[in-house]
Amino acid sequence: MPELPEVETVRRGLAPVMEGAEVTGLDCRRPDLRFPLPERFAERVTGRRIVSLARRAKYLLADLDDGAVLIMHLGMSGSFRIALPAAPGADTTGADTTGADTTGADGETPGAFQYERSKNAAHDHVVFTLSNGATVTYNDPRRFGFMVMTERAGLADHPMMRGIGLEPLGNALTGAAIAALFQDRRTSLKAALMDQRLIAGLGNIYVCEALWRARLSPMRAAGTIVTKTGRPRAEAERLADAIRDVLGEAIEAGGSSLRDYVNADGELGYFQHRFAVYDREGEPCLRLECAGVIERAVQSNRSTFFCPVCQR
DNA sequence: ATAGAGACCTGTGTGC
DNA sequence: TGCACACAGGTCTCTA
Repeated sequence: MPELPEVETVRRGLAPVMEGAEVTGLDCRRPDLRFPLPERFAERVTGRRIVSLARRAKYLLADLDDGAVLIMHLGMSGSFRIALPAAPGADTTGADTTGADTTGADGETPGAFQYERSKNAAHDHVVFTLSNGATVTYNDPRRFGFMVMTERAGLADHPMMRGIGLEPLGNALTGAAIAALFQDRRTSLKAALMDQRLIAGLGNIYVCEALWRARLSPMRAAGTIVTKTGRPRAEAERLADAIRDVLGEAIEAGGSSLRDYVNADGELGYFQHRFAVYDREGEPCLRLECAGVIERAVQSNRSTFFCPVCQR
């Protein structure tokens, strides 16, 4: 499920609750995620204070106060849910054993969609109990996600961090940067943008959306948006702008909720209502004065959605 | 070195 | 209603 905007949304939801808190308990209910949970995971984390919660590509990185780092990935279907401690005076009617429901103790998101349906607690694999009374539960039906531990000192050289490409938010992603990465590549733009070693954090949805915004065909060879001398063509500049724009807008919208994605506060993202091409096969292209109809193709075993008329 | 297919696992939607 | 099948936000591994 989660691409960069969803992971960043999760991070922003978790950070206020987790940063500065001590882990007072760790319940590993199901250790066989994509990779087995670390040896002695509970002992290594319990009693530690979470110094910061950061993101790199689609990874969440929790810095602990003993120099360890918890690397977490949501895979396709992972999510975190926060359960805040019951407010004084509030009655605790419901079952609180699952910790799956976020009580809207913060009445400060009135416009947000509250996600009432509780997740299947059978897929609650890891539960953090924090010194501030909050509970943070990791739920992942498909178990493609994982949690592993390493040391802060060697983090950059960790196999999961080494080789990760450019962060697409901020100023680093320019037409020139894309030109340098894509020069001479004969693979498709779709595959190049999906390659986490080049640009980090894009996934199937936002690659499709960015290519539509840049009016570039997903099938076009990546190297063709670069001049022979390695300068960015106008297409490379358009692509850089499109990526930054679509990711920024998606983060602003709280990510995209397909199926069961919710942020850590149990709220749905709403960027899915702004998809121009993703999952819109057979529907009209949204570009004014384009008469195209969105098509679906398969590239590298993944669905690609695009407008064959205005994306060249 | 690089690109595509398959694998991992569960849930959901569709069509017969 | 039941069943089979396709497909899903990721990425690692194997094969050409």
